[in-house]
Amino acid sequence: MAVTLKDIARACEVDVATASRSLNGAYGVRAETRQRILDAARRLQYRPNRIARGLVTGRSRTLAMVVGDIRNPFYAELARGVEDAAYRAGYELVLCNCDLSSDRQMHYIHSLLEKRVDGILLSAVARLNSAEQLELSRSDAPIVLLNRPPGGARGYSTVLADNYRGGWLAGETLAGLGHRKILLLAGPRDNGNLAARETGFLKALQARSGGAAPLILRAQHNSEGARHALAEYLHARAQRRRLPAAPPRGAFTALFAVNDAMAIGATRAIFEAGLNVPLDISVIGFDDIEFSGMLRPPLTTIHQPKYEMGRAAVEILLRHVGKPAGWMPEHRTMEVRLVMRESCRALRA
Amino acid sequence: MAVTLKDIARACEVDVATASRSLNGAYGVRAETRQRILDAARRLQYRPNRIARGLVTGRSRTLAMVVGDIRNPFYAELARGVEDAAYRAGYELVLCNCDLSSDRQMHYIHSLLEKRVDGILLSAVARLNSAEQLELSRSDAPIVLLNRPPGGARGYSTVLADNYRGGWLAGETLAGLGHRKILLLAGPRDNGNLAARETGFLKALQARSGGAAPLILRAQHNSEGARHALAEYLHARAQRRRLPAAPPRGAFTALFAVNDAMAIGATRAIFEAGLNVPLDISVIGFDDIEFSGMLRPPLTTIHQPKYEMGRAAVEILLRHVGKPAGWMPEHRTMEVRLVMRESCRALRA
DNA sequence: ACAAGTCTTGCAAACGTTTGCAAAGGTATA
DNA sequence: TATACCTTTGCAAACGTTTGCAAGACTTGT
Repeated sequence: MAVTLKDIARACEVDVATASRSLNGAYGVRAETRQRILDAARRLQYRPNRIARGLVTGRSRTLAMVVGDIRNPFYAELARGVEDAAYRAGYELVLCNCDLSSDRQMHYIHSLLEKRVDGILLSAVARLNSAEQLELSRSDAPIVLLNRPPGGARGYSTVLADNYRGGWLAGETLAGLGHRKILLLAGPRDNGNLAARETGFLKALQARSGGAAPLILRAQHNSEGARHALAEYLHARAQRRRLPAAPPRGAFTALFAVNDAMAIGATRAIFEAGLNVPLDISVIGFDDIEFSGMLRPPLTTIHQPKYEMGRAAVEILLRHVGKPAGWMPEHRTMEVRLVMRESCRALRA
Repeated sequence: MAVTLKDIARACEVDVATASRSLNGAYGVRAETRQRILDAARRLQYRPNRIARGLVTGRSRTLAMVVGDIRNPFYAELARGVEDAAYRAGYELVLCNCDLSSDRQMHYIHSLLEKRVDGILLSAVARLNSAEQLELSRSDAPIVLLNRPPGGARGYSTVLADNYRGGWLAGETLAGLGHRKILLLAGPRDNGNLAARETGFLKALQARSGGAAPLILRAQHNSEGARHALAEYLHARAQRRRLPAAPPRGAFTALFAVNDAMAIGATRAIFEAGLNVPLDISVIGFDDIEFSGMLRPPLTTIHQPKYEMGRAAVEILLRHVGKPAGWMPEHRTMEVRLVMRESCRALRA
């Protein structure tokens, strides 16, 4: 059995109230008494029961983050930012993987509310239906959407990278290097972030005089999906031209993948087709996950400040904690920047 | 204010006890009454307060995992295994990053004990001093060491990959391919797992007749550390031979890095020195993190069943939950296997 | 119709804290 | 010496559940 306040009160021949006061605020208890109690607490290895405390205070000093898949390095980095910020503020973090399943996401949210966490960071991908949204909105824990476009659920605070600008940057870069025949390796249409990158990219190409509309290839937003889709595309093209052996050089000279995982898969497909990056095809990605720099060739990409995004989300969340539901949603969009590495080359005009 | 049991009891004109019983076990309450209560609960959006429940039951249905750095894909995969297993058993997971800091690790462990989590999975790297060990040992939450050699702390259950065997396998593989001049890219000496891989590897080379002792190079156990150390080594060697321009071909034909991150860093160093993998140097790693297969060339490595290790740890942990401290520590070592990809080639004799 | 049993329900204690309130005790001021 | 004030301490309620116990209602068997 664990040692409780009562035990140490008995040992010191005081009331539990005095013991409690000594261990928390120092106010209103004689220094000598207080010291006696502190000593006893240490001696008996007293460990306050946070559950009991939480019951009376109504606070758990715990934040929760619901995430699609922690194996995704992007989320892992985000989670680190969140964790560090929470830790520094004296909060703990509960991490939940909902595995892209909407059921599981809702299950977790329920649990978290039952546990009375002080706030929730939502960065999973599954969309909420309207019943779920209603349910969320009347929960009293503040919620911040992290890396989720606000489209689905109004009324929440959001932290988001400037996906549109990033896509635009990618387009500018490729066009600036002289590329005209470009492939856009896009993700599923219903992913808001990816879609924003896409439109930014297209806008940039349009803005360039003479920028022809790019080819668009849609794939799952992971390495394997991108690799598969691009391989198939290259293969089909080779066949159409009755060049089964020779690689289909020249159809496009550059490629923008809407995230790094896809860029990596695409790079593989390109090499497997006997082509070279960046000699035959320049590749640019999005995210700047840690591995991008370790690839051969190192991947040129759009950097998202993942860690800082996590931090910012916690700041906003903490500002809402304890406030009555009269919050004003805050929206923060974080700047992105180009990281030029070696997977893109300039085309001589 | 949240709606409580009392509210729904009042609404149905029953006692809170009946309400509680209806919502939990169905036993001992008339079906009609029960239904009335269930309806009211739904209507009022009742959400049981787990804190209160935890206080009386003494269980939180929460497991905790303390991890060095979740950005490390190895830990992320481990965490997924843990999470899934916990979820399936009806538990939640609290993930804590201690960032390789011993202080922070201890801080988290304290918090977790105060929160009365039902069990703790420890897979952080920081060593515990004896005071900390004592403290842990008298806590009443069961603890399982995950991917930590039992050396430091006896008395705990452990789940571990067969590091020795994996090292041995790597040695066998390289020797079997005809390599004789081999470099061992080792990690810090005080890391038990890495050390076991090292000795396994050396034993395998010794066992081979004519297996010369390998060169040993020690580095930090991450990409950058390995890259730096190897680059320096290759450079120094080139200078010694007064071949500043020409790469130092032939000093060794194969290399074993004790984890994949290091193997990746090493591969980079090799290419940067103008050499080729696997033509000039064969590379073999350890872990089989997801990215290994996406590298160019895809990395030959020793596979650890990370996900399953997480699962196994939870199984053991759950078996101890609720048991009086009369546990018998269980030790589970998981099998590793060789994943042959393209970073190793056979030497023609 | 009565005893014995079963089913349903309520009462109240317990879990380990925090905290408002009031009762002491002490000290300074008049 | 009496008054007022401040400091230190204890009492007890509260947080929202679960659960042992007992009382009442109902059923069954004789």
